[in-house]
Amino acid sequence: MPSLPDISESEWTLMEALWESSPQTASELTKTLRPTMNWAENTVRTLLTRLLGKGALKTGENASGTRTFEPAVKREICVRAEGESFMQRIFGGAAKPLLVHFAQNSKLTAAEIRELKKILDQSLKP
Amino acid sequence: MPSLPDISESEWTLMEALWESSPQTASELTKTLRPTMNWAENTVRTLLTRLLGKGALKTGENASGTRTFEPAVKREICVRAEGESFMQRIFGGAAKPLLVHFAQNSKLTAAEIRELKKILDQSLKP
DNA sequence: CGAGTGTCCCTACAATTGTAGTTGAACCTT
DNA sequence: AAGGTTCAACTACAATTGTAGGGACACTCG
Repeated sequence: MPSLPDISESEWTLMEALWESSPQTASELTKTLRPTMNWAENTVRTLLTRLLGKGALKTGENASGTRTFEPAVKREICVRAEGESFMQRIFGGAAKPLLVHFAQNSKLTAAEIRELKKILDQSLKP
Repeated sequence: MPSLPDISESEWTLMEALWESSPQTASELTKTLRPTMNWAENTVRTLLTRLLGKGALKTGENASGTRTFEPAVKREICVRAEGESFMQRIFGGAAKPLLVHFAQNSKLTAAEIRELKKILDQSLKP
C-alpha cells in the first residue's frame, strides 16, 4: 500500500481543518482558517495541491461544480505515524521514557490521572 | 533569554552523541556515528557548524589544539521543547490525549505500567 | 456586452535541510 | 623540502517548506 504521506506543519493545519469538517472548497477552507492562520487564499491552494500530490487528500465537487477537498487518510493513522516518528527521533523509539516524560512534565488533574491509570490497566489485559 | 535553537533531525543525531559523550572533535564524532549514520566527515562538520550557529553547541580545544564540541544546551531542555512543539502540533497542546494515545498504542510490560502509574500518582502530589 | 469575481494552474523565491566537494593553511614524515 | 594527513572554512546543490503572485477562463451582474 502507499506508505504514509509526509505532512508538513502547515499542511497539518489544513488536514486538521478537513478532518474536522469536510468536504470543503479551497475558499471555504481559507475562511475556516482565517482566524487562526492568516493565509492568503493562494497559500491555502498551494498547500492543498501539495497534499493532493502526496495523496493525503482527495477531491470531489459540490453542487455548484466547484472542487472540494477531503482527507484520503484517517487522522488516527497519521497521528500514529507522527507519534512513531517523534518517539523514534527523541526517545529512541521507546514508549516508556516518552510517557514518563509527558507524565512528569504536564500538570494533570486528579481526574485525568485516574483516567490514565485506567487506560494503562486496560492496555495490559487484551 | 535566547529562545531555544531549532534542531533538525540530523542535527539531533549529533546532539545525542554529544550529550552522551563530550567534548569530541569532529573526526571523533564522525567515527562515533559511523556505525549508525554513514556520514562523510564533511557532513558532520557542516552539521556541527550549523549547530554552532544556532547556539546549540560550544567549542573548546583538546590537548593537541584541535577544536572540540560540546552541547551548550541541556538535553532535558531540548526534549521538553521538542515535546511541547509536538504536543502542540498534533494534540493541540493537550497532554492527556497525547498520553492516552501513547498508552494505547504501545505494548507496555506489566512492570512498566506499574511504574507509570506510580509516576502519575507522584505527579499529582507536590 | 464589458467588467468584476471566483477558480485553477503555473511560477516564484527565500530559508532550511541533507549531503557533500573544494581549497587552503598547517603539521608531520620521510 | 616535497608530499601526505588534518582541519577548518567556504561553496554547492537538490528537495522541501512557507508564503505567495500572475494569468487564463468562466460566470454573473449591471
